[in-house]
Amino acid sequence: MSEVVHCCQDRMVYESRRFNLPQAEIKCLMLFAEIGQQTVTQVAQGLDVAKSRASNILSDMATRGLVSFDPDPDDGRVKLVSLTDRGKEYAAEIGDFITRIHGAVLSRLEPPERVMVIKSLELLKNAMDSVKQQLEEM
Amino acid sequence: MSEVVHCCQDRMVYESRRFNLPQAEIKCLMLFAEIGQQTVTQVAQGLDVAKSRASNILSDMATRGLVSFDPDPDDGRVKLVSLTDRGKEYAAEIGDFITRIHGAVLSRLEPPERVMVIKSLELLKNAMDSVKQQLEEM
DNA sequence: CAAGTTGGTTAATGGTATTAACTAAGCATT
DNA sequence: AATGCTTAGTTAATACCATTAACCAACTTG
Repeated sequence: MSEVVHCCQDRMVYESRRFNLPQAEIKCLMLFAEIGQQTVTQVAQGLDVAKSRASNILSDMATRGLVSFDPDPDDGRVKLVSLTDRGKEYAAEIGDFITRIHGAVLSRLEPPERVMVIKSLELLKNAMDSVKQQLEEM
Repeated sequence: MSEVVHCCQDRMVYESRRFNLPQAEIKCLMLFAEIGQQTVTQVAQGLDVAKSRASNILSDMATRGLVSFDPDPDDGRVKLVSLTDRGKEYAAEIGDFITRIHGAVLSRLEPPERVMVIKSLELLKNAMDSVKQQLEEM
């Protein structure tokens, strides 16, 4: 179990080296691929980090030319963040890479095993969530 | 999938808060519970970190009174590290906690599901290892 | 004994992440 | 319109995780 987790973390490290970007920025690119234009606060929620952390990540990404900031016409406080063309390219490349990896893993399983594995992960996730909730109540 | 991984990381964070110890020291305590007296280099290998990192973790743990260093009578360079009584207590407590959590997760699955989940994790691990190896060769 | 190897420490660096303090903008309410 | 609260975002301080490089001391081997 813990080995499976460790392996997923390794994949992040590998990605990070391969694309020469910090892991946090990679996650952030994937978030944009899913959600598109967002505010800083939304990014913080999406990445599940403090607003200040999101702010730092995004400003680093802006330095790299991956995202750009636009003022919200309806609210002078908020900054709308979106991927630049360069950011979109990166996001597409990384998304591709992840898809390929997932495909490679699944292709190493017989079709009936695939179904079983996916179902198991679902079950496991629910069980873990349930335990987690119980823990939080104590 | 990534949610399962995230949940396991959350467990580490939770443990860390609960026992008021950095995650690295918790992992280290669990390593000692498994292996007993070790050298600094062995700890580094066991935790899969650089020797320097292990050295730092262990000296922090020594400050907390969790481990003690003894010279190796056969080799003046090596330091044999072992848990103090305090360290053993902590290790036992944490080990208990982990066992309880795992038990709680498994108890939320029907017995046949349990077998399936465990088998799936095994399959998944092998598939991931295989992909990883292929990746490293490129 | 000189040369190379191994065990361990220290320092420099960089990534991850949080909390606290702060600014500026928006929204109420009097 | 002035006061006061809330929200969006930034900055600074702090802490943890981890690596590489440089180094010393001790062992091994030719």
